[in-house]
Amino acid sequence: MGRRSDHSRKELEALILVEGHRHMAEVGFARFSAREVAKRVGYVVGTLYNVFGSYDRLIAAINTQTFDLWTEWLEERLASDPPDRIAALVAGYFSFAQAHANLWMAIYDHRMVEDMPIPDEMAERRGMLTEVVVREVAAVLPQEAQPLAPRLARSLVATVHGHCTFALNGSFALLGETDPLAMATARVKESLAAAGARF
Amino acid sequence: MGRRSDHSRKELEALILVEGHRHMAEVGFARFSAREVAKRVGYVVGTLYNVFGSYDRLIAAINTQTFDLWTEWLEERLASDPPDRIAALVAGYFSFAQAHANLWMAIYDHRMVEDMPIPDEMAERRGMLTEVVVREVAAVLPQEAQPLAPRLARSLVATVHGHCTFALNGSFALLGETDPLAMATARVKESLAAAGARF
DNA sequence: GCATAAATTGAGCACTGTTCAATAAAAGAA
DNA sequence: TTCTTTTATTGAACAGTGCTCAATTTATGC
Repeated sequence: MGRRSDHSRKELEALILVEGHRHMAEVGFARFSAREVAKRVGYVVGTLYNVFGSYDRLIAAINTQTFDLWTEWLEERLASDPPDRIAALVAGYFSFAQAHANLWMAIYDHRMVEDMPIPDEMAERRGMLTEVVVREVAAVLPQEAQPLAPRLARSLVATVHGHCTFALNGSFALLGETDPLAMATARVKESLAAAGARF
Repeated sequence: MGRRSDHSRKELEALILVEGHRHMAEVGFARFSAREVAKRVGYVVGTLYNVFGSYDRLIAAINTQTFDLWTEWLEERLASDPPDRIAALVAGYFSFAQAHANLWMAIYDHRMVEDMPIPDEMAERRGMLTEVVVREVAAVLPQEAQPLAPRLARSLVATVHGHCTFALNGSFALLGETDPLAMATARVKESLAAAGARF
C-alpha cells in the first residue's frame, strides 16, 4: 500500500538496503529476488526501481555494504593487537567469507555491465579494504621497499582471494587440501619475505 | 518436432553439449538459457531434462568440457618447449581465461548444490588441470622437496586464480594495477624459490 | 484551495526453470 | 506381419523472474 508519508526517500533507500542485505545473506545471489525484497519492506517492485534505478545498482549497493562490513571486520581483528598482524589479516579475510558466505560470494557473482561501471562513491568505499592491507604490508616492509607496498598489497589480496574462493567453492576439498588458510598464509609470508619484510 | 530416429541418445547428448557450450561462450552464465539451447538443436526443453536430468547437470557438463579445453590449452603451450615452463603455465592460465572469458567465468559462477555434488567422472576430468601443474612444479623442485609438490601446486593454482579473477572482473583495473600476469608470475616464483626450486 | 510536481501502484510483457500427462516412435513378441 | 510394451518427445501449464509504464495517489508550491 502507498505509504509515502511513512518514509522519506533516504529512509526508504536505507530500508530497502537493510532488507536486501538480509535477503542476500539468506538466499545468495542466484536466488536473490527484487520482488521478494519489495514485499518484505511493504512496497512494490516498481518502487525499488524508482529508488535504485536498476537491479544492478541495487545489487551493487548491497555488495558495497558488504565491503564496509568486511573492512570493519578486519579492523576489529587488528585492533585487538594480535602478535602476528599479517596472519590475522589473512585469517580475517577467510573468517569473514566463511561467516557470510552468501554475502561474500555475491560480491564476485555480480558483474557490472561494461557500459555502466560502478559509481565512484561505491568504488571508493570498496577500495578501503585494500587500503587496510596496503597499510599493514607497508608496516612490515623495510624503508627501501616502501614504494612497492601498494602493488604488492593488491597482489597479496589476490593471492588470498584465490585461496578463499577455492576453500568456499569446494575446489580445495575436491583436491584433498584440508587447510586452505595455512596455505594462503604461507604464500603471503613467502612473498613478503622476498620483498625484505621482517615479522 | 519429434526426430527420434535422427540421433541416438549419445549423439543427442553430444549435440546439446556442443550447442550449450557455444551458447555459454556467447552469452555467459547469467544469460544462459536451457530453452535457447533446446531451440538451437531443434528439440524442446523437456528433452534436455530427459537427457541431462537437471539444469545443474547440463551446466556441470558444459563446464567440465571447458576444463578439458583448458588443460589441452596448457599442454599445447608446454609442448612448444618454452624456455620458462612455469611462466608459460601462468601465462597459459591467464590467456585461456581471457580468450574464453564467458566459459571460464561460468566455471566459477556455477555452484553445485550441497546435496548433489559433481559426478565422479567430471571431477576426475577437472582434476587433470591440477595434475599438469603438479607435474611442472615437481619438475623444478629439488629431490628432498618432491613430497611438497601436490599441495604447493594446488596452492599456486589458487594464487594464479585470484590474480586472474581480479584481472577479468576489473578489480585490478579499479585499483590501478596494469599487469596482473606479471604479478601472478612473480608470486608463484617467490613461493617456488622458497621451496628450493631452481629455474 | 487549487494547480503542479513527485512517488507509488498494479497490471502487463517476455522471459525463465521445472514438471508431467499425452502422444509419437521404436523394440520385442507372437 | 501384426500387436503389445517400452521408451522418447512433446506441448502445455505453473510459479516465478526482471523490467516498463500509464494511471492513480500523495505531497508541495502558489
